[in-house]
Amino acid sequence: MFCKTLTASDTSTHGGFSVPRRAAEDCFPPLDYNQQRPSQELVAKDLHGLEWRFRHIYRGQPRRHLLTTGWSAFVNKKKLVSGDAVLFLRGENGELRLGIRRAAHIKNGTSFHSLCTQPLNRSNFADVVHAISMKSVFSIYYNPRASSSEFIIPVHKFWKSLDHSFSVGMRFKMRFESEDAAEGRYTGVVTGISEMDPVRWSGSKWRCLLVRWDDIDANRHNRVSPWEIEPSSSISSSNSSLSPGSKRNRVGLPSGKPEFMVPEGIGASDFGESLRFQKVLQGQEILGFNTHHDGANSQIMHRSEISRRFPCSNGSGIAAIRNIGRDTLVNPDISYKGVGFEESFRFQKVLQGQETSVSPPCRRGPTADDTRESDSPGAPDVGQLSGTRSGWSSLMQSYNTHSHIGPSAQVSSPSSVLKFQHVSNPFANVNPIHNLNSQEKERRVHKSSSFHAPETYGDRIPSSTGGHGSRRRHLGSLDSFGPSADTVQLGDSQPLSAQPTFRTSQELASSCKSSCRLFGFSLTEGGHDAAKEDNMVQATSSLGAGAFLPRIGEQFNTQPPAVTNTVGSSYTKVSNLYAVRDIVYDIAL
Amino acid sequence: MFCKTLTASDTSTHGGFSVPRRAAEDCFPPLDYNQQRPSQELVAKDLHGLEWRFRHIYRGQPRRHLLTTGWSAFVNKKKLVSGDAVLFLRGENGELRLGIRRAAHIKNGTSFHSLCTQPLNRSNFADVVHAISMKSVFSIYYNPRASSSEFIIPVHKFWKSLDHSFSVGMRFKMRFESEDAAEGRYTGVVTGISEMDPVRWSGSKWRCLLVRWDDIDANRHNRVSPWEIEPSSSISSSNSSLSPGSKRNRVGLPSGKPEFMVPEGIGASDFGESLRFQKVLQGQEILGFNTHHDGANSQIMHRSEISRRFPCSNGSGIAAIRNIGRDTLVNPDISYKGVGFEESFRFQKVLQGQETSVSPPCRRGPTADDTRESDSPGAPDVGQLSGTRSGWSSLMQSYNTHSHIGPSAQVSSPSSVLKFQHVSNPFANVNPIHNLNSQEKERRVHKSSSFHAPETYGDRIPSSTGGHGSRRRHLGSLDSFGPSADTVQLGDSQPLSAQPTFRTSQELASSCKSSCRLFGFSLTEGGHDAAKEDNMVQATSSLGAGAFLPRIGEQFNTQPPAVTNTVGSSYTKVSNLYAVRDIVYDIAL
DNA sequence: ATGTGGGCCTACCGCCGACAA
DNA sequence: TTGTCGGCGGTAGGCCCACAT
Repeated sequence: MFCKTLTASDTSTHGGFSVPRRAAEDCFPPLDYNQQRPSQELVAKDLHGLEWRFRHIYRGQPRRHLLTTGWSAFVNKKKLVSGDAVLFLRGENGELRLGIRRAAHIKNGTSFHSLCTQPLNRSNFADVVHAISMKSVFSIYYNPRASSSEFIIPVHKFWKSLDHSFSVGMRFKMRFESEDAAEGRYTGVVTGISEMDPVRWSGSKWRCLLVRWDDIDANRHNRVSPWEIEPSSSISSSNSSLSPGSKRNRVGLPSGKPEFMVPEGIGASDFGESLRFQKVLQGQEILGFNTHHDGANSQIMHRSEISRRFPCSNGSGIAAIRNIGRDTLVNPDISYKGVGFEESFRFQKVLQGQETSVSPPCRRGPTADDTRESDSPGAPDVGQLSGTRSGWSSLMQSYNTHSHIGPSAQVSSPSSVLKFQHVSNPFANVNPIHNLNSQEKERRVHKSSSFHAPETYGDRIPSSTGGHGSRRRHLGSLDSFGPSADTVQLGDSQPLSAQPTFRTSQELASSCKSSCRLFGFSLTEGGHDAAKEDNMVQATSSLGAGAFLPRIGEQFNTQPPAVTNTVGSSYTKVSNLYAVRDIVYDIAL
Repeated sequence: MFCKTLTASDTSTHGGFSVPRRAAEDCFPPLDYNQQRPSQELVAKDLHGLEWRFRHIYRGQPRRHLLTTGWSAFVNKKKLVSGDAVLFLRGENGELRLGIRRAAHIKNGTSFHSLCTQPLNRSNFADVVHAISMKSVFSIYYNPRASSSEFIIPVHKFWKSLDHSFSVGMRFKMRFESEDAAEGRYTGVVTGISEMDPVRWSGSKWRCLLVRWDDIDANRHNRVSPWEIEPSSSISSSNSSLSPGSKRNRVGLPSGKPEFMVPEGIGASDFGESLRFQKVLQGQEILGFNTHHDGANSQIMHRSEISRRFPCSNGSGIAAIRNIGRDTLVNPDISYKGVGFEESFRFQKVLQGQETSVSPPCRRGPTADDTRESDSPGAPDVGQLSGTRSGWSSLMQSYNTHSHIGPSAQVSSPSSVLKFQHVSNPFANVNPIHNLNSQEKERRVHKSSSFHAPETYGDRIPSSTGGHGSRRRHLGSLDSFGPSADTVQLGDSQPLSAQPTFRTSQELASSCKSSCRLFGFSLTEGGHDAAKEDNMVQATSSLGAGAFLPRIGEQFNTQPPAVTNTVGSSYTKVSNLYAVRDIVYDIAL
């Protein structure tokens, strides 16, 4: 496989795609170099099973590999821009797969986010309030690539932040991963405690740390959250270790090239190593359900990466909220066909959270009552927590001095859209969102269409199937998922007709462990892709009522249907057919 | 104003838009006919406040009015096809407005519907079940233009159908409105009672009438619902009044030109009469909140029209369902700025339910408790109903012989998306959906991504503010709306940042009565459009964070930004800017 | 009066090698 | 090795009229 960040030429309408030589030789079928201009047609399937066809030609002086015909359509349909990346992967049987990874665009403020995602609107907010008051379950869908929230982070980072406290004058460091894969850090001093954004959310009781960076030219945001930093060993003395003119590039907002997101050191030749490959994927859950046995240590780091580099990206990442009453569980006999699910499951995990896709529902084994029963053992622990860890939790005291705060956003979704779940705890159900007075609530809701949602932390209570790690307040496992089978992502991705899932969580877990796959190709064993293909086709063809099959690159056909020349009623019919196809594409792209 | 159904030439990429002469003279600013080819630039705002610019030229031999430059962009952006219609309206101040009305496309099966609208999926379904079991409020958003449901009909038709019963062998007639505005009718004989669709919903307990049509060549569906037909005076004798080879055109599915939806008799010249104009609007609530004083008689007829002509269009029209617990009501102090709301309100009402738009939330005056209190007087009436009117209610007996069926889908939304509301009745809360066994529920949910939803009838209980008509079970009024302020349409239309509403329902009602407006222009009095404009701009500009203003027809500028020629980081930025604009368009169009 | 089609110009898409970094 | 550019041909968009209904 190979991955290439697209150049301006690649995405320009002027030309095609310049394939790195090594990549073409490794990944594409060999060409007959005896010919004057050897060429072939490549067919690659994307994440959604759609076929993309490209003309692969070896020409020019000096010779180089190019993708010409078909490439432009791909760029347009995927809305790729310079800085995005494409990824090609060849399986053992020669089948090609491809995916895209979009660059982390600097969003134009939060309003942009609210356009990309289903915003957390007033109705959703009411749902959450209702769910909490009713002690019922609700879900938050979060796409870390479409938008980033300051306050949705790997829970282990949050727990870790409780281990130390900050006070004014304290020195701190902020780790980050630089482009040469070495660890770098910024340092600074805490100057105070402040509101997160006095302008946009004036009067908010959410507090952040005001800091001054040692690195003067770093125009980073001067507000950080405690989990973003850690105390430095040296004490106080503001400009002691000041390092003016850091040799590192600034990584703030003005950076045009998203190289921090695409580590330079990882080129095409490095891709064979899966461990390195994982680091390329941005904001995507890599380990997913494998956190089953070691939840705490395997939590993803994506939020920390993003938040360090975009400290002022406060846009809410909440995609949608569905309020599901706990007694709303439908008959547990319901079962989807799970054929080949692990295929697409794996496939989705490889790609980042940028491409919207069907959120595969996961049925849980136990009923919701199990979760409720488990509240009892979990509650004292959580309650004790906020008492003993006196560190930065004082930042929250303005919410409610009697609060037992037990937030733990769980990140463990098989989909590209991460799923958070919250199970209210009747014994420790004092949630920050609870303690906002009504006036505060209104201001938050009406202030902006996008929603600043520090309140969306959920009390995550461990289930009764303990023994996952040393800590009791572990990070959730399969069998404590809650009734996620009832939750379907709203917003961009329309649920397709077939939504495969597993009959039991055990089945899911075992299948995840049994194979390690990438793009549907096994990385550890021989592939058996037939099942997956069937599933894909089934799901897609049902959309068009069998009128067409998903197929791209019409220009390879002898002649596309002449829409313009058809007349009368047939004209409309042709248009409708195209419309249906475009709808399928729009959903899939 | 004028309205024109688009021809193939109008929507072809080859040319522009041919403006009817009378329309151009009446609606567009006058041209200087002394010139060789007089032309001018027209600027028209659409429903969402977006400006569209067209070059209006008077040329050709013979001379005719044309819209050239800018028209193609409009067609593409709006995805207009032949058969759709555009509507231009000029205000007193010369400001132009325009809207579109899409033809009623024959959808390619139900899966198409589920793509267009937010389908009634399993999660939504669970919400409804939950809401009913909790006796709480839920809302159903229904777009009669995007899809049609067999079972969402004007309630007066349902009531009327209870007046007579059908039995096998009975003759019936089905009225319809033919293209020459005369009333026509089909006749037939009842042959039995059947499931609605044994294939797609096998085992469903919902029953329809099996019929045989006298008109042999009419390939209509042989299943009708009781409210679609009425008993004929003549009795039995199957082929007695058979009329072979009806001179009327068949109005079944094969009809390519949707002339039945656009009555031929209504041309541009007829548009001045508002009464006629109303008939042009398809499936749109015309009278809306004015049904306050005469609900029964002013209910819209749209469903009957559609269902008669598309008897086999069983696609669910449910756009989305939001489950709002009745105790979820947020602080009643919340109030949006209602400035100019009646403007857009009226504007939306004029256009049909095709263009998605923000669903303006309507706050109700009384609290939810008022509705609950009114259950008591309403319930006996409803209960008595199903007992005394023994007609076709026997069709429902398979649901629950002890049911008190009191359905009354209320159609009274200010938005283009009709809103149905259901308030469960503790005294008569036996709802069809209630009595499906769980197996049935699952089958329905899994059968198709689109949802056959006869169960979505709501028990509509009259409020305590009686005196609306002679019948106690009237059709709902403003003050029995329920907490609709909490419900925002999901699906296509993203809620914009500003969602104006009225502080009290009385305020809404009075403002609706005080002015009769079309496209924001007053039809009865002098316009005061300033407030509306401000509101529009506010809502839209917040999307782009002030980076741009909604503006179309860039080709009128001296030179559009050369995206292709820009390089480096600026390239990406330009692309992003365009992307933002396109997003705004995509939402608005 | 106006829908449709041909003529024709132009813009841009997209394939090519040249050239340079 | 590969990113960008000029060249250039093909196609489609779009403005014009003629002609037909």
